Amino acid sequence: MIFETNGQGQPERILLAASECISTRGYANVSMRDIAKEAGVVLSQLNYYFKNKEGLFKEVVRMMMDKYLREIEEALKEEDSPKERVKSLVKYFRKMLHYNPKLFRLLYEFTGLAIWSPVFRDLLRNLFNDLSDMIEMYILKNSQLKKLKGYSSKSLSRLIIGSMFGTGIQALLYHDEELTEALDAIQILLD
Amino acid sequence: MIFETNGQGQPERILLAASECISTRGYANVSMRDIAKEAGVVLSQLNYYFKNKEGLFKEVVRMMMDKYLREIEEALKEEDSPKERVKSLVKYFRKMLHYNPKLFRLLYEFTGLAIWSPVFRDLLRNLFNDLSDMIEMYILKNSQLKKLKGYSSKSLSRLIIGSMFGTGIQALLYHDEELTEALDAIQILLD
DNA sequence: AATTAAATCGGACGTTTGACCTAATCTGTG
DNA sequence: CACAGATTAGGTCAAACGTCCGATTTAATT
Repeated sequence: MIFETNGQGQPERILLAASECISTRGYANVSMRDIAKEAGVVLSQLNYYFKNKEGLFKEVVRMMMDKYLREIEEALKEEDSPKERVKSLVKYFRKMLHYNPKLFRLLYEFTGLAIWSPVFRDLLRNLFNDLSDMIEMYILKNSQLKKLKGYSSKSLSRLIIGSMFGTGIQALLYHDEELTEALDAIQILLD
Repeated sequence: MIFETNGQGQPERILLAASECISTRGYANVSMRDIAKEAGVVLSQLNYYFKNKEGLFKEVVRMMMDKYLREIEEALKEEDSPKERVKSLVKYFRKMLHYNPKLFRLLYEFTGLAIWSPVFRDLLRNLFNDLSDMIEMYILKNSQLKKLKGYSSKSLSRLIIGSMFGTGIQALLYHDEELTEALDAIQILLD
């Protein structure tokens, strides 16, 4: 299960089913009917609760964002020094790719969607913004130098996010999470 | 235009139109009819030359791979030292994102496709393998140390590719190629 | 018991899709 | 000219899609 299930109301079951479907078969290959069947619910219930397809998936994106932001902040504030925090971040990401790759697949699918749909673009921008701010705050802020080796903390945070995203998709492509050990090298940035 | 047009045969026009459509409207939002119209060709011609949708897009992927590999190798062998070559690679990538973002969008779309389709997965794996080999060969091979700072050249090449891919998608999402200046920081890896 | 609102259901609607297919026309080469 | 390959025109087909609607059931309120 990608998300922990607190409530067992009908809307929650549908949201769970939707994220499950997308993350295992891909957004393009999933229909409203598939989701309804997965949720054990009749098709029209999806429109009843979420109006339309876009409305449904907007909610799924929000769930995904919450989970990412919560877990990553948790990983970051577990340590004290910038270097340890990067290590913790990388460790979280690698674990996630290993134990819950569906969560990353969800991110990739919706990011792809965001390229073409203004609605999802706004949502995904918020996610990346929040992640960037978090990395700046926890890793790069109280660093002795405002600029590390001549690069702004904004640039460095974007590079760290990009590294995780880019190695993540490679790991997915090869079904080989070992590949993400490449991420350990990102610590060099803080040497 | 994404690709330079040498021949003006019917198959080439179709391939061009296909890549144009996908890179401007997204794979999910493009039909065979759209491509035919864009190419100024009748629908049945698409099946005549490429059998089916998958066959057509396989060829588009091959075109894309060729272009990436050719251009990147060109950028790499323009310089001599590892550090200069990384700089050249980053410079190429940023230019591409600025002047030909469609090419990157193509890469993103097909990578997303590759997650779910074995056919495209094989193709994309080859692309990433070739890129990785190229970076190892031109940047990390003749480096004085077999392992740089304890990391294998395989890991480092995957990290470099991942950084480019991951910052590229962010730049796309924000319509802001300035964001890719973050990539300059990747040179720190070779300090 | 009567009334109202929410929830659930089954089915239909109109559209689009990829894949075929046939017949007619064009084009260049032998 | 004749012929074969290329191209166009148009249509058909079954399947899948998102959306919508009327009817029915369930729950809550009066």
